[in-house]
Amino acid sequence: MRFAPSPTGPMHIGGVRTALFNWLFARHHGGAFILRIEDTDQKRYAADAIHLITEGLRWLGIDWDEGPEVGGEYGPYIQSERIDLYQQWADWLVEHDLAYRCYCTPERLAALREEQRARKQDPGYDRHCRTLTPEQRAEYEAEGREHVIRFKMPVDGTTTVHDLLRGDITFDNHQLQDLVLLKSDGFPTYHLANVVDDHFMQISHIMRAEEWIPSAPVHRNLYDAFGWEMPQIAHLPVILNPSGRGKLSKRSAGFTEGGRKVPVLLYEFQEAGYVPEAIINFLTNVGWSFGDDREVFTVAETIERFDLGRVNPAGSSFPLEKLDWLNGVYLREMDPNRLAVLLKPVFEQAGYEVNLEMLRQAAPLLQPRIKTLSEAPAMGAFFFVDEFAPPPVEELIPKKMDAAAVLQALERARDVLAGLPDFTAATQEAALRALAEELGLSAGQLFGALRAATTAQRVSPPLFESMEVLGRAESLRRIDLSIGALATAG
RNA sequence: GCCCCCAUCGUCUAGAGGACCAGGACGCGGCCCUUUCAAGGCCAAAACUGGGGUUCGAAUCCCCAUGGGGGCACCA
Repeated sequence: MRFAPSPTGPMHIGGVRTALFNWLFARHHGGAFILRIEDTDQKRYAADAIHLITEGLRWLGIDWDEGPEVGGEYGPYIQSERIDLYQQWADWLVEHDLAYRCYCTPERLAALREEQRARKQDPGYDRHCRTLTPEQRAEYEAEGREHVIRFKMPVDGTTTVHDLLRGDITFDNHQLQDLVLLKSDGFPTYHLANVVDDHFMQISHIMRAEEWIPSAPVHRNLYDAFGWEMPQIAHLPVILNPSGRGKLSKRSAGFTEGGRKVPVLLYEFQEAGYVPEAIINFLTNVGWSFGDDREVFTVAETIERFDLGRVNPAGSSFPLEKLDWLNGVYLREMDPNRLAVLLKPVFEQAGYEVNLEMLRQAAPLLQPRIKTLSEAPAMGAFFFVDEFAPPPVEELIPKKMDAAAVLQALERARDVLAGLPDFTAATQEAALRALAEELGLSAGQLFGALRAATTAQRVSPPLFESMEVLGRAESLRRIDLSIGALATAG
């Protein structure tokens, strides 16, 4: 079995989902997963796009059996390297009177569309060149006019396409177009290239986005014209905007009502601090369901269970809050050492100099407190500031306390901590609880003041564990700095 | 405008005629735990778009309406 996703351009998350479903289907059935680059639009060609695609898929753990960088016996897998093949088969269709050369200029076509719109007619090519006489054709040729090759769609009857998710879909042929197969620059359109390639690459199944449904009957007729068997096909539902309407597109990148940026491109998910496992799990939960009331499952489990029967044909919007939750689940389950490695560049990018050893120790503290990697600096920056500055004095003073009381409490705490036999969280806690009682303070008051004094943050991981990671010397140094700030202000 | 697809809690979904006064998850609200924030535990609110059929029986099948989505390029 062979499968062909056809990504092109930068990796859109919808494209990722299509690739993922194809890959899962192939892996489940033990078939081959083929990556083919459909770069037949020279205007939109981006030099680094192929690399972005392969790197993106690799990052997610989606591997391919045939395609760029890995080869395969039906290559090349980049369409711009297969131009001769498309031209050859386009000519074959013309020779067999199944397609024709069209000499209409873009200007005429634009004018035609304009006129149709003005008259509220259905837009579409009027098949002007389909019925050219040999003389007219010869005349145009003599003029050296550029031409395209258009498919001769049957003008009456119906065409039925069998969709694996939706069953038979029937179209009236008279409202289908004579689509362009070969452009005037000699490049094929998607319609020609995908049919030719799927045939010669022996593709058995296609899963593509729903927006292809309207051209499916033309593809069906193209296969018939060539006399080739059409692969089984399933059209995947589109992904809609999280809050707004319409399908998710690059243009939907903006802000949700929560004021958050909506990630659309794969690298935006990476930058937002989502990990591959979470993205994969998330994507499989949109449009497909595991069953058994389970939301969290491994890729291996998904492969084992993946089937078209559980694909929901309805479009769905992007439940980003669920991705946040899922990402948090994966972060919490992750080996803390791996988390530390993932977090290192995040802290560095935020401008901190990271001591990996300390980060390893801090990772378990950060773990249950972040949903995305990018949230880590807000919670754990205090571990890595090289010039610690105490917070504004008002933040050092907990509720129902005044500066003098806080000053005294910090000084006492400092002495207690300095005299401890060891600096473990448990030892600290026992001693400081006793101190709080002695001073007539609640645990919240004393610990709150110490938290502010040592982290300069309003919220942080638990105080004692944090100080333990920080180390006694650094903790005492910070408390002293805060005492100094308090004394100066007072 | 025309064609096509789709339709269960706010959202993602389970449900393939009786097991459904509709199950799970996220989010939201409440409670517990608690040194802040999380995490965790418990509880709650929350849906079959409407109308016709078919059937002894419909969330499940059919039709219509409505709503949403997609398409109508020398882009994929």
